Amino acid sequence: MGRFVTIKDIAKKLNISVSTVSRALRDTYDVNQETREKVLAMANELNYRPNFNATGLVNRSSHNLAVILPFVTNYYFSTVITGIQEVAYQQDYNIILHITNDSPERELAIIKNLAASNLDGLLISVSSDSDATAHFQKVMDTGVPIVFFDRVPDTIHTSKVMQDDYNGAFEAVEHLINSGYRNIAHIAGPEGLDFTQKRKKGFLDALAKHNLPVNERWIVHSGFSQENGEADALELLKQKKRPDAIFAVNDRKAIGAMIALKKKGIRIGTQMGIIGFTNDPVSTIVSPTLSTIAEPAFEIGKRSCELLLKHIGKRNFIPEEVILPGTLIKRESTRR
Amino acid sequence: MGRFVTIKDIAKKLNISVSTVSRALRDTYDVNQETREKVLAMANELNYRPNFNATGLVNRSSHNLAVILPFVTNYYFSTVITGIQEVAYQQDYNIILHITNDSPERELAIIKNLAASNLDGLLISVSSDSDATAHFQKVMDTGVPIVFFDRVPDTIHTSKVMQDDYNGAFEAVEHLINSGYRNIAHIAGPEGLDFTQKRKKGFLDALAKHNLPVNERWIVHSGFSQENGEADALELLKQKKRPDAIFAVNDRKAIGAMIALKKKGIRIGTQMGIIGFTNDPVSTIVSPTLSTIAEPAFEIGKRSCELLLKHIGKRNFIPEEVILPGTLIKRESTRR
DNA sequence: GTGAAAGCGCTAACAC
DNA sequence: GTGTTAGCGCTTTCAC
Repeated sequence: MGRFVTIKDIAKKLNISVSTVSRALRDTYDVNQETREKVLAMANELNYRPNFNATGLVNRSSHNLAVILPFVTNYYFSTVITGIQEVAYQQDYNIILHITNDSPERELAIIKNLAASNLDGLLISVSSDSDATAHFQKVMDTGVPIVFFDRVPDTIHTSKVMQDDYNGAFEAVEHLINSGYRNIAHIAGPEGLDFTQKRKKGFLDALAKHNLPVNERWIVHSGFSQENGEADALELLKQKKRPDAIFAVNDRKAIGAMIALKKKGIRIGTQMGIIGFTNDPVSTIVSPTLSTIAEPAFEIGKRSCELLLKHIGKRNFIPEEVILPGTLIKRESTRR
Repeated sequence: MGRFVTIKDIAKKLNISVSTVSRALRDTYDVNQETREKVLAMANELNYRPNFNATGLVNRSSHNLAVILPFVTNYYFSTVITGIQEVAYQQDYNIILHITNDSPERELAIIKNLAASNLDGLLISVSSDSDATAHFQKVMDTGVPIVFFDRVPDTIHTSKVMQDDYNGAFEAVEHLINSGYRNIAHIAGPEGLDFTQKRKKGFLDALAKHNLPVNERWIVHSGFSQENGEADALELLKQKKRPDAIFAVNDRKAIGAMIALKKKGIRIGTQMGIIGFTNDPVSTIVSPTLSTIAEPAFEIGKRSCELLLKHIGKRNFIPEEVILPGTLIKRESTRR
């Protein structure tokens, strides 16, 4: 087992004390310029790497950030991670990745087993059905900061980063209206989730603004998958009075709905408009291409991580809630 | 800053020594059954969590695994990660995620800055253009094991996990031939990559087996993106003698090719067959649906991680090369 | 400006 | 079966 080079090795080689080496390496305190250069040169020559276990032990910090989220296998989350990683990388922080599979039990288990002592902070997007948030609060109480993104619990006082669900939804529905659709249905997400409510509210308010009626039966709640979207659309088609457009809570469900419509021989766009939310790359691949609200996923990752780093840096950093706007993207699925 | 509970705290409360606590906690050596239970109970009560920095310092181990790969924003890699995470989670290992953006420079920088002392092992899928592998060897020389997956360098002697690129490609092309296509082109990946070569070889051998001619101009190399696929297909269409089917190195490029064909008014399937590789979920969403070879991405993640854990467990574990078979999935794009 | 020494939380001889 | 002690690699008083 090749032992790693330590500051002791450097000290010995240079015939100076470890404390001087330590000081020189960290570029702090007053160390003789010449000594510092010698140390740096030797460190470089020996390919010295600080042992984070040791520094962590002393400083009570590890340069590790945990990221806890439901999935990585979709466009949104994988892009958020890429954004997080981008700033973490710049600042020399490690990302420790935990995947909950959207299971509250797994989420709880992960948090419980978390070696908080080994972490400088957490970035979390909560599971769909998780309404308990006490475990998060406990972690924060031990002094480890958390920043939530996308799926945020409103009971916890800390920084949060999300897209502007309300306005995005509003804009999507208004686009539908401006395109000439009048009977607009909503394929929604799981009812308990905060952003499901926000998008629904945006939907309702857009209808209200344009004096369009709300048909309660045209609002269908279910999960986030394509299959859910397909089933929801079928549900809508069963009704006597059919809508002429659908606002889906996300692109996956919108695409599921498109599949259902195609099966039923309904022409997307001309006969029934569809708009999604996310701007998943598949929305340009499906036919017709899918109109949607682009979420700033990468930016959300970056901002979350930046905020977390601020919390870590300042003990009493005042929590911020960042809401990033989405962008309406018009494609074929809303062309009559 | 809430200090964490340490074994010292437990010892003090129970009026015993830290070493007894340590032994009881680790369920090793002979500790009095009664003492052990008392310790466990107290640990539980105080919500004790081991400090990994401390254990890591002593044991020279951290229970951290680094995963280094080009992207997380695609189906294949995000699924591999999920597989890795699955076994890591079971065994109480952390995943430290590094994303290279497929840049050899970034890959090198990550490896160089790696605090190897903080890692028990690495899981790596190399960057496209990375032909230098000395940096990997250096890490291994320090005693930290590496397992490569998917994109593996053949110069390094260690465990590797990959799909059966050769046979998958062979099967894909044979399926094309069996479906009645005779003039088969190949949209390939970057030339330097090992699996690009393997898939190409499978392509060539399938043609040879069926006595079909190889047209060098029908083999186009470029990157992995959808745009690359589109451009490659356009390239093929320019030629006097056009192929009647395309085997694409992956689904992304296949879909790019489909887009190109559609633009040119060529009917996919009847006029030109297309088959991809991966079984990205989009392959069922595109129209027509895309035939492909399903890669066992999740399984690849699991097996890689299992192998790495074996390397970590046994100093002199003999490297294994695992090759997992793909599965032919017939869909509309190869129906004449 | 530099060195000696204590200590972060834990494990592993070594005593008894 | 349990306690004492040294030490993992590093930072940080406290001397000088």
